[in-house]
Amino acid sequence: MTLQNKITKKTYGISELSKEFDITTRTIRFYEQQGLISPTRNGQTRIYSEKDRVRLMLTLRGKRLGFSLAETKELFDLYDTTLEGDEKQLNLILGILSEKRAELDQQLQDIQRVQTELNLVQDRCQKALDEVLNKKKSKSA
Amino acid sequence: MTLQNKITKKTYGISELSKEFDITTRTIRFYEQQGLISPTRNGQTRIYSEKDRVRLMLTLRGKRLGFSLAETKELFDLYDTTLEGDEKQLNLILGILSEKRAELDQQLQDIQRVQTELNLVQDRCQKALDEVLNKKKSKSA
DNA sequence: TCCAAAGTTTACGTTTACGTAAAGGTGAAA
DNA sequence: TTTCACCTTTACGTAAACGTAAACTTTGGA
Repeated sequence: MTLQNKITKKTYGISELSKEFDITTRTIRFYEQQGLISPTRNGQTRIYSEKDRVRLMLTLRGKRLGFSLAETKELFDLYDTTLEGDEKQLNLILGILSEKRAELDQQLQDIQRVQTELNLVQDRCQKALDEVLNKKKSKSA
Repeated sequence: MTLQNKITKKTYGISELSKEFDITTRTIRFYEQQGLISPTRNGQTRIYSEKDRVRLMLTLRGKRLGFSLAETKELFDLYDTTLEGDEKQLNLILGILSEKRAELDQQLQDIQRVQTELNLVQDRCQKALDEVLNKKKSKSA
């Protein structure tokens, strides 16, 4: 790494990113092919900007939330066109945003419910375990 | 529906469930094939119990949270063996439960971040829209 | 100068979660 | 009795998200 790079590092290599996010280079190239990131080139080698890195991060976050790559790309595209959009475009975007918001609210509910269920299972499991241990104890006593 | 059914309804037909959850019968049969539900039969026709219905609900909830069918089945199986498990089994279950808990916590963080991002996009979008409308206004004035 | 590491493209393979059609059984109503 | 709606099994098809292998170029070191 050059000194210049240490100071004003703005670009990344493909394996660098793959290590940072623990994904394969294949995955990164696939995301590019799907239009999620747009690295420039140095010769034939891909150069990733900070924007690419952020988008990669957002894509992975979206995945954890069950967003498809197409959905994530849609959001990226909408974001990109926000500044140049006309009235119809902008209203469309606002609509989609409220849809996403509703999805997220649903997910929050889901998570809360699953968490309480996990609590029940854990209690049940802990009690069963306690019983087993008690039996052991009384045997050894 | 018979009177008896109205009072102590404990079973469901496949299309009844498919309508309630807005999924196809194919999906329900597929979940059975994957071991997620175990309806009894009346002749060759499937009869679903309340337990089946609940599991179907939980399966769909899991899907919304990005759980694979295999993962959901694993949780079901763990739950079923909780009452008869030995010490190792129970500790295994407790471990997996804490893993799931960690995943859910991660998801909560993800959701919060995406929500704040949606807020930013929405603001940006709203401002752009206001500008468009202001231009219209000044033109018509 | 020559090799190994890392990059590239192309393309076929794989898993998950169903869709979709084909071909047939079943019971109630007309 | 025939028709219709609903049920069944079997089985091939499909979209998404990569995995994996082949074959090739480029480049920084020994």
